[in-house]
Amino acid sequence: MVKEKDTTTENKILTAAEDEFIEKGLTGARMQQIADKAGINKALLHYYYRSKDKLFEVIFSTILKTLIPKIKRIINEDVDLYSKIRNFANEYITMLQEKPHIPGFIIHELGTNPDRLAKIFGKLEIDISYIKNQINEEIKKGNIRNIQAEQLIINLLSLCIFPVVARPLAEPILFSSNKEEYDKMIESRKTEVGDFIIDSIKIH
Amino acid sequence: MVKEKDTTTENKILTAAEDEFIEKGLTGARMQQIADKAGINKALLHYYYRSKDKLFEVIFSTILKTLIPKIKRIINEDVDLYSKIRNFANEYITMLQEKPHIPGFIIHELGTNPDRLAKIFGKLEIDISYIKNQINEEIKKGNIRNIQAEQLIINLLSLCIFPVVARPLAEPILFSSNKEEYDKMIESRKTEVGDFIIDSIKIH
DNA sequence: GTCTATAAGGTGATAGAC
DNA sequence: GTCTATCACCTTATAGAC
Repeated sequence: MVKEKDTTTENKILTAAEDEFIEKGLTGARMQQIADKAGINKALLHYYYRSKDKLFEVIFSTILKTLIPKIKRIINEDVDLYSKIRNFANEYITMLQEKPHIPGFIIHELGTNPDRLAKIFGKLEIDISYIKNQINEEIKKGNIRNIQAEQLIINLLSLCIFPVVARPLAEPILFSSNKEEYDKMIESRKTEVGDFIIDSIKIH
Repeated sequence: MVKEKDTTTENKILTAAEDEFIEKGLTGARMQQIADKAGINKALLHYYYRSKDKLFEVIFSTILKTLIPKIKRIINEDVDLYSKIRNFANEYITMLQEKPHIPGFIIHELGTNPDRLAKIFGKLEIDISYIKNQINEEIKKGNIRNIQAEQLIINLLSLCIFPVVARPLAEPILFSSNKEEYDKMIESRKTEVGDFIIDSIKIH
């Protein structure tokens, strides 16, 4: 039994649509362009997915449904807090290197249409209570300084995601548009972010 | 001599256009909607600005040209590094509370059309060498640990901007969509971010 | 400067043959 | 399932009166 390759029409459509939507956003994307990228024509697109909105919903929720579990796996891993922070930074930045436009895409589409999240949020079952407890335990034990768990979590996310999302603006400012320098910075952040956070919260 | 109020037609257009573009992005914005918000009609819009693209360029560059100087003022202020970091976090987050959608807007439009930056980048004269020197001085003096200046700067920007930009996704995850809790978190970050960074870099 | 009316072109969506 | 041809609508843009 051979798995269906990426050459089936449906998969070609999905790949092309993800490309186009991530690149241009919902309103900027063009059905004609998706059809071209998939090597088919518009009519066939509507045969598989009745409307642009339908197709977008499929792409958008698929992206979230593959992204969120990866995050959940890392933050719920059964390791000590420091390792968890280091692992998250390392693994998440690696993910972002492969698909750097995903966070910006999600944020933009959620910003222009917040209802979209509600539709699929229930199914995502995001629960940060485990890592929150872990943080509060370490504070109680006196291993790290007092800090609101949510603040620490958003700090971790910020330091991982923002430099990738804001690259179009940050690269020219920080490195005079030197692409290689910026890539090197992102690469070294896989360990830098963990160091930075732990230096900040550990009791010296 | 009385200054022209915001009620002049041109200003009403600019205000309405900024609103619409920031809310929907270039491709999502509608000239009809801008005309409605300004209390005029489409034809008059084209009388003042020949095309949607022209109007957008005006709005986009105006936003950058008012934003960048504010940032430059803070980072080039003649105060010690710790104060500068604390001031930046405090003042910049305050700015973001008033206009939270600006960074997301810039990032998205720059992402879908990177050339846009080149058009106006020369005029912005962004120069981070002063704060970079300041950072490297403090390292040399042994006041803060060794860290690449660009890493420290992007960390500061990340911690200020990301929680505001990513709010549509972060608020439901961190606070079960409790708006007030999220507002409180942002508010307390005006001092938390400075503390967090300085705790991380100072030699203990 | 400001309006109404309309043009011109693009875009999502459908009909119908194969 | 896949195509060609075409529709219906929406959006930007212009013409021309006031």
